[in-house]
Amino acid sequence: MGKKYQEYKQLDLTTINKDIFKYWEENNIFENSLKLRKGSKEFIFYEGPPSANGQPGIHHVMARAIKDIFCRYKSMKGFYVARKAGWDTHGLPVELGVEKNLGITKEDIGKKISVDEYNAACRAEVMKYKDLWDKLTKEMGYWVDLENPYITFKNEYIETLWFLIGELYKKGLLYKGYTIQPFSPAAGTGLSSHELNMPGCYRDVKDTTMVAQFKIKTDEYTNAYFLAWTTTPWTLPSNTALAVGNNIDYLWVDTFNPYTAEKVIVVLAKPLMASFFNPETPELPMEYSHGDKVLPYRIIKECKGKDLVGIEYEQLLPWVKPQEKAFRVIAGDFVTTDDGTGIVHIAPTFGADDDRVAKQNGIPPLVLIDKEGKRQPMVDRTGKFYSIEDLDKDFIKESVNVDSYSAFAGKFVKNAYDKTLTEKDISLDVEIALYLKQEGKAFKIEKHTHSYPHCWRTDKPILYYPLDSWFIRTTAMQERMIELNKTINWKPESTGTGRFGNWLENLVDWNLSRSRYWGTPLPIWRTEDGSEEICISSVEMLKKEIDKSVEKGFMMENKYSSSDYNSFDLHRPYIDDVVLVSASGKKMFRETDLIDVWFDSGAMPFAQMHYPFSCNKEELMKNFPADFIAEGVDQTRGWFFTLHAIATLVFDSVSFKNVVSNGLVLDKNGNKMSKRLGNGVDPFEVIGKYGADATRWYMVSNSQPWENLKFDLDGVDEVRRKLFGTLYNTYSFFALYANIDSFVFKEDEVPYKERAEIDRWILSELNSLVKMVDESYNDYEPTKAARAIGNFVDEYLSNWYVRLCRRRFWKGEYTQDKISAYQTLYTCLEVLSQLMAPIAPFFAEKLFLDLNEVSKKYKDNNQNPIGSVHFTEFPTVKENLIDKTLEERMQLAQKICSMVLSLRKRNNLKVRQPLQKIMIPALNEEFISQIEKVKELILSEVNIKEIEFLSAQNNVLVKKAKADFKSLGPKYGQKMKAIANAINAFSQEDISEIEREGKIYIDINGEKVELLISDVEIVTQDIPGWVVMNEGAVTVALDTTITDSLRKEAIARELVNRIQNIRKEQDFEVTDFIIVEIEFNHLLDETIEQYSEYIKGETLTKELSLVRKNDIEVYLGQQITKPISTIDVIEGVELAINIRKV
RNA sequence: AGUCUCGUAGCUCAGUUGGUUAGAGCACUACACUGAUAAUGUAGGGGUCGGCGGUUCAAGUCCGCCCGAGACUACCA
Repeated sequence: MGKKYQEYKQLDLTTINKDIFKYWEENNIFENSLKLRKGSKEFIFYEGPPSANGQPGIHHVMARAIKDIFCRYKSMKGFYVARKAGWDTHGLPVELGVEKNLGITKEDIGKKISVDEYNAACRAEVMKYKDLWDKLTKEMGYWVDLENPYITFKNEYIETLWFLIGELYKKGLLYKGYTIQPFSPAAGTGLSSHELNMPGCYRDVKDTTMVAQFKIKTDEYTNAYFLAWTTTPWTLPSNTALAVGNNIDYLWVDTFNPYTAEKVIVVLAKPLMASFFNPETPELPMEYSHGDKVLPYRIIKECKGKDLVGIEYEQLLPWVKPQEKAFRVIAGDFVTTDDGTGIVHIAPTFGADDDRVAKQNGIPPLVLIDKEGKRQPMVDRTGKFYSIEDLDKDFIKESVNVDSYSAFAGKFVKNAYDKTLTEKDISLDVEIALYLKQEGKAFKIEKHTHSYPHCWRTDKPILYYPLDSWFIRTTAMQERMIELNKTINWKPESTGTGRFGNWLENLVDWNLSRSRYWGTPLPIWRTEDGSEEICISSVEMLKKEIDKSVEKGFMMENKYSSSDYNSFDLHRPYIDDVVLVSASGKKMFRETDLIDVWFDSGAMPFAQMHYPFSCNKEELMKNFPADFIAEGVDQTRGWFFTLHAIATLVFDSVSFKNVVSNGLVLDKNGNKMSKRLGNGVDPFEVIGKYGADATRWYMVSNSQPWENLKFDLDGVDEVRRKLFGTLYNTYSFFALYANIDSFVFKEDEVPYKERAEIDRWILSELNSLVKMVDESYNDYEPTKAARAIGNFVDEYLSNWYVRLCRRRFWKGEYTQDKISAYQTLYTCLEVLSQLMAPIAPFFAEKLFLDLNEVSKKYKDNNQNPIGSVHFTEFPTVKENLIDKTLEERMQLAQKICSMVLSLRKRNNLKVRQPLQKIMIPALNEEFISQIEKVKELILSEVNIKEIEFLSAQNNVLVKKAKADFKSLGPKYGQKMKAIANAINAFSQEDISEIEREGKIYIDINGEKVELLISDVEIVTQDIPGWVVMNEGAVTVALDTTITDSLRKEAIARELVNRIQNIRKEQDFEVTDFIIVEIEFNHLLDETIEQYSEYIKGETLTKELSLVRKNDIEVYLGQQITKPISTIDVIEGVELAINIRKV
């Protein structure tokens, strides 16, 4: 006696999850799955490193499920899929976490806490939740190598980054420049956009704003001005350009300066006229004196913005002379007519847009030269205009108008920065406004409330300020990046062409610098004057340079001399102690910046291998570029970009060939999950309750990965019931009978042609499914695969195949038909376990092992049953088993059954009541032959004796004609509606005519129109005298006559049913034989006589007898007070019955 | 503010190159079925396909504008 299929009391996904997990661990299934494929073609996958200083959430299950699915799939397709885990360990959140834990600020480092301690704290902080992450990874069934992860803070990792920086440096793609960044003068530090997005940073403030007059250099008018609005008048002295919108209309207006009453011509955007001039008073006399309420005006000219571009104007506040080419009108795409004047004041040193547009148009920024000879904006780092004494003497002589500037020099641009001032004191903005008012260059001054960012530390307003930064010249390779991007397969495509593509089109240079502490240090050392510099690209190089420095006496010792990477630390502040010696013998200090953490993760293809120090280019290329990566869509401009940029710049290659960007996981109401709202879902709880398989399946099947998922626990439960519950039931059914019949798949496969129609059908559907699922996985469409599998299990396998085949399994001898049924069902289950293995790895494993342990169909090299479904080859479609006509006729059978059941229901005829026949109008010969092949299935399913086909010529049928719009539309266009109405109104004679002749002529508004049979669709609507139903083109009529014989048969079936119920109630085994005694009743007489054998056969009854009630009450010779059971097979009559095992 | 995605039944989602009765599952109601039974079947209610306009004989589907949700980028005179 061989092994039996395992049978279960009920489905318990959590236990399966745990058992299989244990089985995988104990038998090293993951490692072995890798070993098995070692040497095969590689499928390269990159793991995007998460940061372990936060707890994992349910959305991580989503992202990791996607990754796991395709890695498992490719592994089953025969690829070797290495999966190295990784940890992102640098960055601001880590620093903030440490500071919060230790209750310190950056200033305390080296004072309250030693540098070593701080450094150690960062290392600990960043791995705070590593255990939790590992736990989730394992419990959710994500197969990834957690033993040898790459970790971005390791010296080896940093060394590769230095190498890459070195490569960029050599290619001239690295430079130092400045950008306009948020800067807090009060805190003396730049702020990241992350810090600016902290809650409460943007606050409404009331500032003095003004519209200034910029005098136009033109021979045409002597007193014409551009009007430009600013909310920060302190930036006006730094103005070097004005921006207009190319397609905006501008007006030249003759009017007066409201403060000086001087006659002027002003230029402003047409749509904004009404904010300055009353449109109802265009004809006021041109007279004005200061204080008059209404400003008279005359429009003298109109032009487009592009006509203004290039016009020069005089410097508004000629305190400092800029370089050439300043003070021109330029075009700016950001100019609107929402507010202001439609002409934008440009101060390139204090606005990001300003800086960008100025650079594009060759407009110089307004800069000062300080005492140290450095170029500076007009405002210093404490937030005040440079004092005269802080400036370079030569520069003052050449470029500064000391007389007019000195009244303002040294003043703070915001009162908040000046300890001696309060908000009530006059601000610099007001002073400048008043000054310009006197000069006749202010057109309008008013208070204005707007939202302005504040520093989260000091609560004081920030400035946009030019700060030194190191940049990667990504714009130099922009074209190449765009070109390479077009070769990447994005899922969804729109993310690649849209979000990512646009990002590349509008690429700016990558600002690498971060003024932080915990991160990869920028490996560039410079002399103080910046004239000499060196870029260190390896630890080896660092060592050598330090040796030189020690020799020179700049450093005492070389702490980086050992070859043991654990003996030193490339992080700050240790690395800052390194002073190098320049070619000319000067001291060089490290540029204090750190590298953007995104560079860390974008460099992982190389750094995870410690390229080129621990592997050569050939080895690298075996793992580059990736075939597949997946991450949240929020990484488009994060990881996806940095991977792409570094690969393009350094290796002129894509970094990944296929990328799936998944959407967000929201709560069930569509809100973003957040700690604040407390609507987060704990992944451990979900997996604990429903198991990883249901969770994963739900996530993948519910919506496409790239759409946002509204996570609803009820949905997970539905998946458990509907998919896993149904599949479990199907397996249980199989196991129950296969064990009884000892089916272990030892027989040869029953030849396809000898199998029952329904077996061939389910095999056809199964192979169609294999094809579909394989294509979907291959196309990175897991949702399509999951839905197709779910549909197959529920609709085809469980609710049709098994339902219709039940008796083949429990009835009769172990014949070829029975074996065929077992083999067919077994194959379906086995293939399903393989198809679903990527998505539901635990359940699939369980199902597969339960089957294979018994049948041993899959064996390893030692002839033992193979250890895992994940070791098997993904099923390949057997095209020759796919029979589309068969699939179609089975669909037809299902449709007809459904219609008959509906008719029965409507006429209150139970299925147990056999009926004589159904009639179906035949559409054509093929229709008949299709139904003939599935006739038996239909008849037994709906308990009918025969099918009669009615010929189309049968004139009993009432028919209905409908227009075929698709065929008529293109032919008749506008006449469509009239024709459709005419066809609807066809009489039975009209329909006969077109059926007979193949065409008919109709009259539409006096015009003769020829209709072909192919232009109309004819269906049977009714068959008078019968109960009829039609759906689409199929019509079914039911004969509802119940003859005496049919009634008897019905009673027999009722009896069988009751006996079966009692068997079950009494917990008899399905194989037990019984003896049945039923109380005598003359209504049953004939039925029993006629159907005795049938009843006995169905219920495994040895003896069936009608006896007197008294006799029934004697059981095994003992008098009992009441019969074992009573039944009511005939309406209103209750009979005693006694059933006992033989 | 810009870019992208999404908006179809109470909920989650399908919906082919535009073709005329817009589908499925869940939930709800009623009735059946019962050797798979914590399953299943049948029937029923439930829709201005986010809104407005356009193209077309014909629009859930194509185009424009708007509204709403979300993400990213940026933060402006």
